[in-house]
Amino acid sequence: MSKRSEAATQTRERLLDEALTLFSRRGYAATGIRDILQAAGVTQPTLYHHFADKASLLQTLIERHYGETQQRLEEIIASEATVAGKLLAFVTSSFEHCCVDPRIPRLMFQTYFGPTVPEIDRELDKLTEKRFRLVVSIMDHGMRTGVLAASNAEFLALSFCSLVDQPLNIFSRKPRPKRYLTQDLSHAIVNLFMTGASAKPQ
Amino acid sequence: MSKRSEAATQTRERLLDEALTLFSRRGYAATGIRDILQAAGVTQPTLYHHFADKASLLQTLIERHYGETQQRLEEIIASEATVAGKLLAFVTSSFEHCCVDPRIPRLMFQTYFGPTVPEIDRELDKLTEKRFRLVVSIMDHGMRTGVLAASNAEFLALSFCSLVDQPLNIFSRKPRPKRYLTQDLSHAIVNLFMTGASAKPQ
DNA sequence: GCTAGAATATACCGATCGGTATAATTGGAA
DNA sequence: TTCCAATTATACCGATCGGTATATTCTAGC
Repeated sequence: MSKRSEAATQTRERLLDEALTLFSRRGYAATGIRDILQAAGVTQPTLYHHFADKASLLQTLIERHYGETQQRLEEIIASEATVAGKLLAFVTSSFEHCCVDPRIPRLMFQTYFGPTVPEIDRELDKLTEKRFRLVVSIMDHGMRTGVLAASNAEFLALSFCSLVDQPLNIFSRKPRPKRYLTQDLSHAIVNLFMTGASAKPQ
Repeated sequence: MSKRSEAATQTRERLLDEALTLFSRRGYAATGIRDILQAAGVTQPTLYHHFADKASLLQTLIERHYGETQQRLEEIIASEATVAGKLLAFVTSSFEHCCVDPRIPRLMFQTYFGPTVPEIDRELDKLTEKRFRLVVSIMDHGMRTGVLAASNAEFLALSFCSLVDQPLNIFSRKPRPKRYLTQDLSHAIVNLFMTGASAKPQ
């Protein structure tokens, strides 16, 4: 099974790639099947030869990219020893991922915050929750080891995710996210989260 | 000009109110004109007697509610003396506003992060920028008076807005935002922003 | 060489979209 | 009483939507 099905796979991937581009830019609902077909240079029966319907295009994209991101995130964080190191790795990895292909976080935010897409809502919630729990576990660990002041792990995780995701969401929509999502910003976010903004008494 | 135009105003307001409900729940693009008509108990020609088109419904809503919010925010913040007080007022006011009518922030986030609506994009950017500048000015003031450590005012403002807006965005979508957007949370956010999460050396 | 998968071309389906046209009705204001 | 804004009822417009039907072409793999 080569040559023949290799070309088929290419067609399938081209459809997914163009769908990712368009979904992330205009949103799922606002993107017509015919837009994707035209971009991929393919006819309608071909699309429905590879995918059951429009929603399964989105499903495939979400599962694939979210899965990849999550797995890499877990590995990188496990490899860091300190709490600050884990947090920095979380930000850096998220930022780098966005710089490599901004369409992916854009699709995630577009889908999560935009109009509901019933077919994938439950799955998206599950994946988001999983990522959130990862951060909660870091906070838990930090509080147990006395690195973080006693607080609520979920509140800390929500706050940290907010500090990371809001800039991600905003800058991934700009023309060149790399200009904003820098190493400096990563460090500044972790530093602000750990020590706060107020002037320290000396 | 009463009785007669009073009823007309009521019709107009009913249309706006139902549009706010539906736009905030499903998003602008996904809401059909006919959904609004049915909810308001009105026919199509009546809608077009009061509004030029679908987009001007959204325009009216955005301008009205964003204007109100912004003005109240500026007044409240000006009335607070300390930086921490201004920040707390900012959070508290934003949260309360959401508790009174979650549809409004939901519409804002839905419109800002969701699919582009060309007709109002520029206006929305302008209003968002204005709100952001308000926070930047607080940070500037804080750094000049030595309350905040030397840093970048725009970075601090972005971070603080992230800490406020992300929870607002998330919780305004839940059934009863009041349960999450509490006074406690307001204080916790300001406190975290000022002093950070790390354990203090004693 | 035949079969079967991949793709094409073309045409169509019913539904919904935002918006318009037209004519008739209502009732307060001048 | 006359006039006009507000509203209704009804029907329609062209466009687009997601999805299907059908018949045909091409070619790699057995």
